[in-house]
Amino acid sequence: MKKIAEVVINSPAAQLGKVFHYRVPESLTGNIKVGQVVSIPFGRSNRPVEGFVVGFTETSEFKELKEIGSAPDQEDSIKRELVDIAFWMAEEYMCSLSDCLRLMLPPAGVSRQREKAGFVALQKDRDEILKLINSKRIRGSRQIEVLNYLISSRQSGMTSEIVRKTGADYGTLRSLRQKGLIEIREDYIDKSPLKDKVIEKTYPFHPNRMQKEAIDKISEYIRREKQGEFLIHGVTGSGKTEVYLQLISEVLKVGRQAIVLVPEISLTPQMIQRFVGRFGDKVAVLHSRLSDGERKDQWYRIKENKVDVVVGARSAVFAPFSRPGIIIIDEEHEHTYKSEKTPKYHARDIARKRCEIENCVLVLGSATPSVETYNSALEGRLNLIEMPERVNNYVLPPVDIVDMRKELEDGNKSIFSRSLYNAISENIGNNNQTILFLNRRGYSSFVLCRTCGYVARCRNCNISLTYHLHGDRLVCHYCGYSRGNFKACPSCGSEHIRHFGIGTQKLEEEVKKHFPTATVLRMDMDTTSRKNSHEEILGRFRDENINILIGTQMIAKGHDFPNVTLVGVISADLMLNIEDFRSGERAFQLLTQVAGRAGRAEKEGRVIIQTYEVDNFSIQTARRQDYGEFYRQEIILRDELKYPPFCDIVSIMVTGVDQTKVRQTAEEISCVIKKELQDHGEEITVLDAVPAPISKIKNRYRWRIVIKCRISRELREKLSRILREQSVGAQKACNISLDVNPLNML
DNA sequence: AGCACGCCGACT
DNA sequence: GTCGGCGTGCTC
Repeated sequence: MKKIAEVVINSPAAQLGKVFHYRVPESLTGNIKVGQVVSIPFGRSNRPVEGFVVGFTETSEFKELKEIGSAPDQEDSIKRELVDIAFWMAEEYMCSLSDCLRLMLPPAGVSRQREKAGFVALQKDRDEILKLINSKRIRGSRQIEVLNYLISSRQSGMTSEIVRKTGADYGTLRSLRQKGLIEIREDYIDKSPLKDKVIEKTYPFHPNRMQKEAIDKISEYIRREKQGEFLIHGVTGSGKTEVYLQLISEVLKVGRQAIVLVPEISLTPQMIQRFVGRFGDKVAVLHSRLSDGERKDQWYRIKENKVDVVVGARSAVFAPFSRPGIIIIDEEHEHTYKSEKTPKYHARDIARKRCEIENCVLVLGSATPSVETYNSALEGRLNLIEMPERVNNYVLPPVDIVDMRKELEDGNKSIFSRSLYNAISENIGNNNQTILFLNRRGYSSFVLCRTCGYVARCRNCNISLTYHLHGDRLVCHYCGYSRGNFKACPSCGSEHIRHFGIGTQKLEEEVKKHFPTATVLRMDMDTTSRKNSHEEILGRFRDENINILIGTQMIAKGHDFPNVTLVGVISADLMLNIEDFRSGERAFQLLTQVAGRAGRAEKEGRVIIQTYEVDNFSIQTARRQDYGEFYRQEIILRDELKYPPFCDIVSIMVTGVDQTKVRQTAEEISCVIKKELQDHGEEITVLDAVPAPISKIKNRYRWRIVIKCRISRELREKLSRILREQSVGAQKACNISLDVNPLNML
């Protein structure tokens, strides 16, 4: 019998991120398994800390082993497969096991929301209870208090009142439930976006040929409980969601569960409704607006198999289902699937690994798959299913590209080209709706003194300030710093101040100036900061038949507006000129998505894209909605420049308040890596440490080392070791973080 | 992270 | 002489 447990301490501290050995006490043998949360005495003072059991061993090089204190709650354990994933993640992303394991548990330190809404009822009659208490079979004083309270109060009560009046906590109630003395009914208070909405039950549609083929092909794997990976490349409106729904039904038939990942912004009532309409209260929704308590509730609902389907954002990939049968990732190409915090995991990678470990089916869906995923599919590493037709044969709207250089040559200095201007006028006249897309919020992008060249910059970040009409202020979009606007240059006193670049606020002003009779709404981060305001704006746009909706990329997704017949992209150039090798891909995806907003119903739509780079292939291929051609051109570039999928990129970011220390640390890391990797077999390029494109954010300087390589286990081990050693040296002065294949190069 | 140990200055 | 400053290093 293995008497020694390998324990990882639940702490973000880097120095504690290793395995500790503890003896398993007699009292707990057989009760402790991998994934169990335990309390262990730690340090000289033996203060109790929380840890995770990650394995067992019979021998240890440590002589004086301490004993595990207690295993407080079986319910909080992490299932073995997820522990395995944590191990894999720690290696893959070169981070601590503790950080990975924490992702598998609900937020710590909060009580379950439903305690407040729960209802407790005695399960035994009064005499039996009194007998148990008198015979000292029940000894906990809190437990006795609760039982007495229940006896005196009609045998039942709300958990909240019991907790208040007896000082018991949920743990007390749980032990009583375990002894079969009480029942806890969870009358859950639903704060979901669907609250108070009557959800109509929906039934499977008869799939069209494309849908049927996809369903049949994937169902084969589901029925035979065979592992498989699929990419559904389906144009907008090809009916992917119905395919997902029918696949989930198949999964439920074999007694397994389903995880559906969607980008946070797509977790709209309409989206959720489609799942709840089909699967009723067997669906749990995990969205970012949940409080920690609500999140915890949902976690237990999943863990206790009270639901079969989870629809959620990135972290839902860790949903503690006992037997997931399918993981679906909709809009597979979206950047929100990559975590911004350490561990900087990509939900797609986790899903892939989880499907491998738990033997289930992975389905990725997108109209514009990421270059990496499409490449995998073409090379046969996952099954490609093409769905090139729209369900109801709506034609894709024609897309016109307007050359803004030509407009200027012809004397049009307005932000609207002549053709966009005319199209908007016409649309207003016909009482049809227009969406204008501009991927920059605020009023202007920077403020410049034309006499001395002074540009207003943030004092905390190395970034120019954006003018906002609201409050007449200059605002930093990275840290929120703002200062009053100025009429005279703070540097030279000149009054020749000019605002360059346009943002959505300026666009709104221009629209109102040129189309004074039109009704206008604006949607961007500044108008949607309030809870639900996102939905409110879209609802008003639809219901009040507002003429024009102005917005940033958040308007690009998902919504069907049957009356929208014109989409205008004010400036495609903003997307193209970002210092990132993925900017072309991102531009193609956004333009394709935005274009998909026009002509979603019987009415014919039209899209106008304004740009100074008419010949850019991202724009040209987006115009034809030609993913294949976009991919063919992009993949050549990636190959030539050795970017993913032809190599991996490891970015090491050093940040800190002291510019010199940041620089020195970064340079030293770069130097050590170069030295240690020079005799490493495969081709590796270690670039010199340089300031990141945004070289300072929130007063922290940012230096970066980029490594281009084919990442291997051996390389990971070397890098983790170097990083660990350097982190100890740099300690408080700098923070060092590592990102494998970052999506954001800023 | 926490906590003890340790090696130096200002106090009853 | 001692109280306490926080630098350093360890925790199975």
